[in-house]
Amino acid sequence: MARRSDHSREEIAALAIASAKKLISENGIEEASIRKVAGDIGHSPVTLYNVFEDFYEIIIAVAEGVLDEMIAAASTDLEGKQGREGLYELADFYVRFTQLNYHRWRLVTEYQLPKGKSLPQSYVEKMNAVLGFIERAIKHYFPESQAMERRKTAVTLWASLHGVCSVSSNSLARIPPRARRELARILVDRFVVGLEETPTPVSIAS
Amino acid sequence: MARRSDHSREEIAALAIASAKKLISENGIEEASIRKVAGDIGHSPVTLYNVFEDFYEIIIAVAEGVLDEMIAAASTDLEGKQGREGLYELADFYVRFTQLNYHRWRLVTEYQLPKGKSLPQSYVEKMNAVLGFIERAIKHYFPESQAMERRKTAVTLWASLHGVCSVSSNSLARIPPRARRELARILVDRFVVGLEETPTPVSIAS
DNA sequence: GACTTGCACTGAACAGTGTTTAAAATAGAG
DNA sequence: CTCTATTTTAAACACTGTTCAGTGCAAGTC
Repeated sequence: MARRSDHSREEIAALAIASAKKLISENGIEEASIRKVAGDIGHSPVTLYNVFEDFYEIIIAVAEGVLDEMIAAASTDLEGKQGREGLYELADFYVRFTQLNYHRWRLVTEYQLPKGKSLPQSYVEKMNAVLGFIERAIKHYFPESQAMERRKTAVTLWASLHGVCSVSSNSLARIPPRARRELARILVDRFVVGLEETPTPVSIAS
Repeated sequence: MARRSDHSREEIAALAIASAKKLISENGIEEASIRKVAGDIGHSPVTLYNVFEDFYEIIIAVAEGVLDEMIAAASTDLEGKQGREGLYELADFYVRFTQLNYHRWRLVTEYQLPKGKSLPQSYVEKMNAVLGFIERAIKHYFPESQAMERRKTAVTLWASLHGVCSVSSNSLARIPPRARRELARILVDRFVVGLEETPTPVSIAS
């Protein structure tokens, strides 16, 4: 039985997040539970409720962790990459990273926010940082005056990449995982030509 | 208490699937359970285990239902639509349909297949029928000899559309639902120009 | 040093989940 | 009317996230 001052609040939080990260990375969110996390770090579940509001807060922390890792990896891998070649590299990077961190990345794209809850500001900022990499990669296709259009195009490209990567092995809409890289390249093929041919978008009024 | 011959096997199956459809449509898969379905149709959960292998089989049936409905709706709405205009209509159709049937469509794209289980053949065929609509819409961009490339492009476009539509309200990667239509059009903007400019893809060797 | 206060921590309980087991009820056959 | 085979069920099992009441420890005060 863990004693009162064996670990501080912060230590317990760090231990719990590390344990949740391990559990989720290895077997997916479905196999993780607050009871398993508690058992793993040698405390009772209730101790975690003294440190976290609920299990969802632990999951958010794990999701933030994988965003941090993506931002760090992208910073070194995609530094200054732009245009056609930059977009191919970006696509490869995204496919590689989401495949390597499959279970945790699913938190980011598929985990459902419990109703009544909202994402912490820090999380939203990290999400925007990820989008920033795509925005920079397509930057030179857009004049500065078209920042909004550029932003929307970055979001579209990101969502499309996500679609290509997420429709994979286990969902009811099966595409073999090995096809992801090829489909991502096809996406960039079409997208990049589209961008090069019409640097100023033809945006259709709806 | 339901009597033995109140309902045949088939009737119970139909009742259960209808109830699950209602529960999921209204509140999402998270709020549906085999116990609620059983209570809803006036039987015990175990009765459902006499008719279905497990709860997953009921969910698959609901997912097949929404695929059926999409195929029926697409057959009337997208009949003969091709090329640029056809793709805009297809995108609008997809956005509209997945928004209207949000909770059930999430089954198709996000529900995780339990390990050891595989999708029934009928399901795979319906999934292919959906892809068929996209393939036909891009048909005239590809010569008959490039059927494989056309197929892959259709899958890519579908996955991208899915990405744009799925990254929405409740997931940890938030895009406001009202943006979906606009992003889908941006996607088609780029994609269509890409297709028109290079009818024979530039496929990059990897 | 003893006493009180307050917090950390706990096992147990609550309301759920999918699923299995064993027993009861029923329908049809002989 | 009895026997058998099947349908149906309540109860149990092993889980889930969360809440509650109670224990034990550490620090603050006298």
